[in-house]
Amino acid sequence: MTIIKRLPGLPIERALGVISGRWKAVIIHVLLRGPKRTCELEQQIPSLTQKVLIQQLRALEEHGLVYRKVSADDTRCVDYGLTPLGLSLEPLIVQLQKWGEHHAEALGDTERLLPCEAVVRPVPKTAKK
Amino acid sequence: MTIIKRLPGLPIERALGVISGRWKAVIIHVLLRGPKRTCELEQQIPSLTQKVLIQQLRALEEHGLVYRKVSADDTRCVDYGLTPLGLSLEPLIVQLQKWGEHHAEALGDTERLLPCEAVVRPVPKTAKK
DNA sequence: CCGCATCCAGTGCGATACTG
DNA sequence: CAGTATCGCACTGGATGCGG
Repeated sequence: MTIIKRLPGLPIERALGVISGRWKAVIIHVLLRGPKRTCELEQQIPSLTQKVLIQQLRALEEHGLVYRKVSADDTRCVDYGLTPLGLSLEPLIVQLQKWGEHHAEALGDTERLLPCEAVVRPVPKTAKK
Repeated sequence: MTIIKRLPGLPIERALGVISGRWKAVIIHVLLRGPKRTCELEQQIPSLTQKVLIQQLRALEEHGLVYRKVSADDTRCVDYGLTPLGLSLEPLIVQLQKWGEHHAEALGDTERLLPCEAVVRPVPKTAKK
């Protein structure tokens, strides 16, 4: 495993490398609203396995966007939140979102657009062609 | 094949889906400096196979970011360029780049940073751990 | 509740060779 | 020059089950 961070030298690719991953953007988006504990994240993004969630969080952590903190009182609880570096992503996230909408409009593909709050994704899964 | 564009409903993911791909960002970055023909692209991004190049271009075309035009005089030449939609990506690209640099600095990882003109990538390949 | 270990399918992309 | 066809590998991420 160990999502080693051999990030590309080109800044653009580096940035993309950090935030691309099936769920990273979504997770960041959720965390922008404040720290969450694992189970909360799981609930807010139903169609996401625990394993993958942790996996993505680890990657984000490794890249310095997310911190992980074990709850002081209950050792079994863990909080995840954005580091300053993670927070600095906000404008980018916003712009990505805007452009995504723009793109959908330009292609007359707006019906499929989901409100960005609808983190709930009904599992597209084997939805191809 | 046929890179069907089952793009996600969430705008952020949609945007990411469109520009993520091993070489897409780089290609767009190059095309921002004006239309190019296939062989030019090949030269400017040495560590990129022709097959993959075409592949990525097709995807971009399918998503409306790139147009493809057969040269009027010489049928064997083809031009690729950004559509208005593709051009509308510029600010995003710029911001991605900036953030990438910011990220590298924050992690004290600047030595590996390449100038964004250095589209030439010496093939990191199996460069892990 | 949190996280890890396995297993496994899909696929992105690189190498190479061939066609018009 | 532009594009296609094949093959192969490595990686991502989904399902499931175990352990602290």
